[in-house]
Amino acid sequence: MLKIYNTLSRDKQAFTPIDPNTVRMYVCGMTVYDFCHLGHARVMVVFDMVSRWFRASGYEVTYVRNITDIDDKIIKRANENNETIGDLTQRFIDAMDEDSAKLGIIRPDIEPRATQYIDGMINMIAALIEKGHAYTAANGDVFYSVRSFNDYGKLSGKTLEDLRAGERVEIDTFKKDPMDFVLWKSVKPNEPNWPSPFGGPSGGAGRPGWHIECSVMSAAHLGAHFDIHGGGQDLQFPHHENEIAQSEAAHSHDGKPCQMANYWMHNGFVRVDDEKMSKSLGNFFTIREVLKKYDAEVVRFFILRAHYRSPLNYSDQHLDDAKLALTRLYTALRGYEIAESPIDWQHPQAARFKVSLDDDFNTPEAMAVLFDLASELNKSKQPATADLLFNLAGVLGLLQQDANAFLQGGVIGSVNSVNNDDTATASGEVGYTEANINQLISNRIDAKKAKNFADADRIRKQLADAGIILEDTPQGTTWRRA
RNA sequence: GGCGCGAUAGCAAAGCGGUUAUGCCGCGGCCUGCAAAGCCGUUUAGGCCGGUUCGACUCCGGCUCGCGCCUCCA
Repeated sequence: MLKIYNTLSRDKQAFTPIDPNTVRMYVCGMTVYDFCHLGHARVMVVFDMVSRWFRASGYEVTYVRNITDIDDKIIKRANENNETIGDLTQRFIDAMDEDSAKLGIIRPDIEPRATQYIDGMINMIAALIEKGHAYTAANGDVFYSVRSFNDYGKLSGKTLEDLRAGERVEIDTFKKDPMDFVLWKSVKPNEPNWPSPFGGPSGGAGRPGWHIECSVMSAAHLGAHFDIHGGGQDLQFPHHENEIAQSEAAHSHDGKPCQMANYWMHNGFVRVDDEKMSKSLGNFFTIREVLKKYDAEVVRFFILRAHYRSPLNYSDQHLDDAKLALTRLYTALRGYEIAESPIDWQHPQAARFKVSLDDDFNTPEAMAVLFDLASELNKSKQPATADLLFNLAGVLGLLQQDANAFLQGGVIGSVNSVNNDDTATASGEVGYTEANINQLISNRIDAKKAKNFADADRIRKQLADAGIILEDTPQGTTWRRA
């Protein structure tokens, strides 16, 4: 029985889909005006893992992750760069696709872009106005009236009174209530705009506010009522709270709200020095920056080694640690002919693995099973154990590289990285091609046969200094990168 | 100020009212020409103060500290 911690109820609940054997899931994705950082990587990896586990558990999954391609920051950045909004957003969508592919993320089934749903947004806003949940202000902006929605605050656990008390922004005189939020922004000079029927000084022309897009795109692909809505913890308020207010009011029947999502999932932040990693704090590392130093699978492993709701502190030391841990798993797998095969969930370790993931996606516990299996494999040398390890790890999108490719692959850059022009020399790892290494190994074997251990050790030292570690086994000498 | 989350060994990170988490590092041993890898063993825990209990890291209360949201944010 799969249990999910539901932000809405603040406890773990047994997962029951609306339609049997089907999971409909919506996750708030990226606003594409810059490269993705590690915080974005976490959302992508976490919900990729979630969708993989649902599929491994036998569910059909429709996974929607949106792309915000119109917003203040995008407009500002495009103006700064003197490029069109379309060019800017496409550039960063491409970059995001590259980054996520390297992280082993299976593309969501649907990746809707906000600008393709303007009509739907206008329709939903019109419905909200008609039902008395929204109004056009004197300046032409359309606002959602929070006091018209009784459940406002149910997700974040805040009351309107609390929120008003903590109000820091100066009160917008056009709003009826300081907490009212914008659904439609009337047109401003040099900004993209679409016609609308909402009236006002500029005749309704304008662009959508941020929150409305998710209400519209989720309904367009998953319906008014779906199973899971996810995203980063920082979206809980106001973004998700506002989505609920919009969707549940817009889809209400006879004055009764229609529940938007049954389960709300929020992943924890990535931190740097115990502070949230964010654009505004400027303490972020982009995915591509990190991938210059670490294999993408190390980053994926690092993310999945923590529980998705826990904070995750980023540092080189932690990535180094993750790399060593992953090395242990690949070392165990080295030398086995492994293939994808169905998992026998009756196997005690597979069962443990399942229990862990069924318990609110407890990946750290599932990882412990992987390490226990590696130990078993090191002792028993049973190919079946290697297969199980490989296939269970595959559920998490891990250990799918060839073991030697991982162990011998560039520590620097991802496995797929072709240019090693400046990065290779950056760490002093010059020169050794595979042929060089094999030649030196061969020379060393000759020296060993001649009992010339001084020469043999010198060669080993020479390679070690270049970050290449030799290992003598009964089957011969192998090597890997430190 | 309001609301919420957390505090586990050198580092990272889970479960659990009593039984080895797990990984890295350290130490001892086996293996090895010596190493590495692996194996065996092992040292380091549960912020502080109370309470409940035969027994608490695990439940309850208080305190201290840290973090997050309340403003764009994954």
